[in-house]
Amino acid sequence: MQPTESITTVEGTIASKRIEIRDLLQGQHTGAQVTAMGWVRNKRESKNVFFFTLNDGSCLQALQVVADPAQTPEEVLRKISVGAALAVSGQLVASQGKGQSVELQATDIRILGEADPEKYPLQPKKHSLEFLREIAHLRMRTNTFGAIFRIRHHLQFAIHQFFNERGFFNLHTPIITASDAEGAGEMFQVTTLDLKNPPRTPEGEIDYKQDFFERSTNLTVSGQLEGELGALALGKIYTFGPTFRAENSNTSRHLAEFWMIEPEMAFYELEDNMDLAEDMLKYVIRYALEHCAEDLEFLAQRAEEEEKQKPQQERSEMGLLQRLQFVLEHPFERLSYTEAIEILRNSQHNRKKKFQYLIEAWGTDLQSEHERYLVEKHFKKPVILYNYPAAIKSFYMRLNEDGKTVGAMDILFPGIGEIVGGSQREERYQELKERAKSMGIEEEAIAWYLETRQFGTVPHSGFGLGFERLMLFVTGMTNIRDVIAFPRFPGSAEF
RNA sequence: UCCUCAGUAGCUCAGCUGGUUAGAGCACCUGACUGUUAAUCAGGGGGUCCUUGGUUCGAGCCCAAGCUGGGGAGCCA
Repeated sequence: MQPTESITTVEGTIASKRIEIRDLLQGQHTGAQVTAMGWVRNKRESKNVFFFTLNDGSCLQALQVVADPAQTPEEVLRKISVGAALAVSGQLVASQGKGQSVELQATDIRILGEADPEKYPLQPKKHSLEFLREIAHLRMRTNTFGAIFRIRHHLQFAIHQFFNERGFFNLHTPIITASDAEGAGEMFQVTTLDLKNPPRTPEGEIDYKQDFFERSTNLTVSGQLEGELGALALGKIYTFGPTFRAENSNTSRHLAEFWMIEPEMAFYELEDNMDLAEDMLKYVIRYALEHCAEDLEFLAQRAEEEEKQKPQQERSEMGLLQRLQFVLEHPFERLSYTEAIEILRNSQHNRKKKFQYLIEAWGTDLQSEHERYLVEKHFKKPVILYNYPAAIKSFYMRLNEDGKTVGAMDILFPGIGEIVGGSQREERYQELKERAKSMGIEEEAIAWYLETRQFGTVPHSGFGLGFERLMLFVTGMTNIRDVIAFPRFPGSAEF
């Protein structure tokens, strides 16, 4: 070890400019006097030499710091514990040890923020995801969640880039909405009324005329209807915003607050819609593979170790990176609802009565187990199902010539289920009005929506992509609460 | 909301058929040792056995209700 020049204590100044650890590890700073700042991930101490690793979130890897205990004040040494925030200055040198290319030889260590080792909950060991979920304010400091949230950033950036490259305009649709006509689920109410003593109408109902918007309002469950208005003016738009569902859903695939991407395109028919969705998914997955290689590699290894714990039967055939690559290389299987029903009805699985819900008649909705069978057992790749029975789909989907089906399409992914739901929209005024009426939707409530069909209506299409479900597939995580920083679900809105 | 499994140290778990003072690994503290890297070795501290009620001479273990969490289903993205 080189002789240290000077050790400055907590009160001292930083010797050189701070450089992010991602850049320090690239190599061009080797030999230079530098300062790194970050949080201690691990430490190993002995009489003559003190090692610790520092991570600043800029990348997965941590920087190894070497310090001379004899040259470092006792008070500083004691405070270098896992979780503490430090500023370390010194010379960046080629590492003498194995396991890292460069290391920082500390001449100046400043404690920015202590972390009491008796109380700091993150240890340099594997924690269960369940435990980390309870400390969501700290879990981003782990390798796993650091990787997840760096990937999340790149993935959302890729989505904007995809649409931008194709001439789409990003439209901000409202988060507070009075529209309750979509039937997309229970809604969260937005009000400034005094809940203890709300104003009443003579009939005894709550008088929303006195509320902030002078009507009843909710958080949006979808930006689609407004998105369509944009598409019928700008041609191609997409939204990418928060979406709220007050459903009492307690599953690993649902959130009360999630992020959804909703493109809407004028002059697009159902097949154009499917092409776009498939292109988009492949584009962003390719982008992640190219821009998040280190983090994906880490998550892949992590998943592989998890797999080893499982019985052989339950292990997946492909690793994470293989799965992503596989999706890029193969066209999605496209088939109609009717064809899917035939495949399911004639399957060994159905004949041997292994489905909990046996496939009998045309017209019923597919259960999770059926979608799983098609995607994971029969085709073993992403599947696009289209032309569903009108009775089980929303009012705005375009009625086909057969009068029985609508131009809907769902994209099903292995392990996740429905990742995209979309349709060609009903652009014919009379048909749309009748469909709405038959589904019990009041004309007044969607008058503005109906009006677009009276003035220059055109064929158009769109879909919704659940961003967190895409995250599940790309990161290989299995619980949706682990791919959003601060998940909201029934009974939980902490952090 | 329904079905199902679980809750024991800061974390991950063991705890036999109900029987004396509830254990291990990691983490933490003390010491030793070493260019270490999930460091190693020795010692030490640390418990509302989820909560409440019940059965029993006796409950971490059995029963009931509740709370929290996991997995599955429904709703969907």
